Amino acid sequence: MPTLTAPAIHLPPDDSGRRGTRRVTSYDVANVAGVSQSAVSRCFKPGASVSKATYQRVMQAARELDYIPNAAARSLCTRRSNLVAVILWEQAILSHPGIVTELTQQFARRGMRAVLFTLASEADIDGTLAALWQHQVDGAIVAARLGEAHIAEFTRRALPFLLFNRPAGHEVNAVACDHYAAARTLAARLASAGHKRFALVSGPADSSVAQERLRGVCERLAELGLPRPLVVAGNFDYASGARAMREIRARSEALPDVVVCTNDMMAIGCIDTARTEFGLSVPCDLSVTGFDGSASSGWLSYNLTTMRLPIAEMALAAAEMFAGLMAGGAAPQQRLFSPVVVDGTTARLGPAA
Amino acid sequence: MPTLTAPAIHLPPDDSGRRGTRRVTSYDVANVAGVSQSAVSRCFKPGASVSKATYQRVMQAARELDYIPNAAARSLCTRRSNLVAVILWEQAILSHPGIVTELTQQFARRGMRAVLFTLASEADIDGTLAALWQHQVDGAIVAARLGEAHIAEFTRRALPFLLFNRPAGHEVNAVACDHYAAARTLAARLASAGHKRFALVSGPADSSVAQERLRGVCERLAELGLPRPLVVAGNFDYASGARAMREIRARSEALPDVVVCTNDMMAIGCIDTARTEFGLSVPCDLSVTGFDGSASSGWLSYNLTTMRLPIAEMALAAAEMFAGLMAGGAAPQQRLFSPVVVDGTTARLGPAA
DNA sequence: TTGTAGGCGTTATCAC
DNA sequence: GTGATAACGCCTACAA
Repeated sequence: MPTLTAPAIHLPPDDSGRRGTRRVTSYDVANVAGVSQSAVSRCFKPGASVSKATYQRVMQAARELDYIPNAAARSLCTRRSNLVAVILWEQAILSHPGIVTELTQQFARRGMRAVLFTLASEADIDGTLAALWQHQVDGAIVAARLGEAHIAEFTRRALPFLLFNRPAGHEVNAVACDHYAAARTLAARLASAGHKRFALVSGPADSSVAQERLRGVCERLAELGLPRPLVVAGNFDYASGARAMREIRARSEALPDVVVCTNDMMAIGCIDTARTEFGLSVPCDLSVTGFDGSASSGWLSYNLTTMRLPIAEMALAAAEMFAGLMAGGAAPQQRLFSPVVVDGTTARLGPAA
Repeated sequence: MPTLTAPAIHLPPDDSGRRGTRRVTSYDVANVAGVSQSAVSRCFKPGASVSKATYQRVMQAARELDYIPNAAARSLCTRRSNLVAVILWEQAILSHPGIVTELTQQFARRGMRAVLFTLASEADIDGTLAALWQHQVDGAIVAARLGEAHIAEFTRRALPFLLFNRPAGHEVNAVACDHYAAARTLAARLASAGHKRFALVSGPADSSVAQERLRGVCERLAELGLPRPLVVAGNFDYASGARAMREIRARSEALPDVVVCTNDMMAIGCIDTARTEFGLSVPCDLSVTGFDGSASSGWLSYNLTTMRLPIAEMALAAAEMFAGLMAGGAAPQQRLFSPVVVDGTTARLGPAA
């Protein structure tokens, strides 16, 4: 049995001359503990077979030397890094900061870390993915538009991924929200409350979420035989909501009954402008609705009538689904959530028609 | 000169039998290109010396095989992962989502990626740091309270780090904001506009930022000989601002002249409650001020008088400073920014006194 | 400029 | 249960 004073045959006695001080490796621990390097390795692997005595000697030595396993080296052998790429559109972070906090915390709970990629626009994906492949992430959560080619590349690399809050075909994992159905519901309930002339504020052209919301409202209105809505352009931020309100007022001789915005931020911009610049009362003179259920939509000044996305639940579902993907690939599944009607005070809602 | 049909001596001809398909390595590329592995390696290193012919052959082969260098392996040799840990308090993300987007994009521009750690409370740091040491991050940006022991551990591990928007001693790198001075300025300008009786809404007990802001206001008021302000507790969110307003009204027979909140979110909660529940006019019946310059503070409904943090500039500075730390350790430096007075309409400001 | 050989720190395999 | 030994995929002298 090796003694505690056995020479450190594997290692130079001190600094190896590289930049910085030499790191403490499992060999160092092995030498101090008087065991083999593989014994040390096993002690740091959850379900390994080590005798109690060995385990304690190793852990004692590890503590003395302040040894911490090197994740890069481990990743090289195991092909697992415990890193998950999270790809988010910048706008998504700004309107739902909770996505970031919920996802990272859910992952942390499972021993995983999030590497964050933010896109200035949904189109920037290509460069981001290139960076992704190098870092050995175990998978990705993508809240951005992913083309067929991108999806194919993920599967070709056998890299698990799931789409978050984005429409998906049946072949991919996804945690999503049925924006289209929600938009139809909203349109119907607004109509049944007596709103007839609709104005719509669209979102950024490359946002599929905005498009679905828009399409849902338009189609439902058409089915109900209501006049074609006035559609003005927005890009999801406050200022564009304010601009949209001005444009709506300028372009229509009579105000519409309701302005349906494809997100909350724009709805708030609309309301502020209607109230402040035009002296209108919401909802007496004009109804306004949003989409998202962001924190500010609930503030007393607005109490917005909107469709709330269950972000926390979705983040939890995403983390769970991802853990499942890691454990063993089941068939692609989709978990679909429904936005929740928030019956605020900026628009009257009738029963679903 | 080796021919293109040279046998792949380093590699088994096909799948090695491990789980998943074998990855494409630089040896594969070398074989196809008919060069040595090190030649391939050099081609992927920015400033290496490779002949044009070799470079093109290698790149052609890499493209055919769809080869991408393995960051984990590279990290093992170079001791650089191009990963930066970003440690943020959850509250910071919710009130300044821009921190996340700006930091990640600035890093991306420099070829680095952010590994995000979010803390539910500033005290959770210990567990987070333990996770940090394993992943071979090149350094960390910390927007959370860091004790002396933590700082010592960073330096002991020779891991570059910088504090973001947190007070720091002279021995550590930091990008910070002078909340104390800003708070003094705000107090002085409110006083010189005639406000005499102050109420203050504090922040979470473990937030150093909130404490500095509170201290700055209190001390300046004392210096100006004004009566001691009424301090009520808040925790930085909207609801606590609303509660604070109710408490202020309940605890004072006459309303104060101004309610100084230690952040914008609470100021907005105050204003909404004052207007909606108590029918007060801000600023006619009551002035309210915030701190942060968050997006919503500029909305028409509020147009908050506040002190804006130059988050984007600070993020840029942080990324730059971090790049500097990577390049070569200069002496610890601090870059101090000053919050900018936003002369909104929720409180009158006089000249600095 | 190019190739050879050794190392980075760990896990996995297989005898013992 | 334990210890040699071979990967893992790349970088970096060093020699040619």
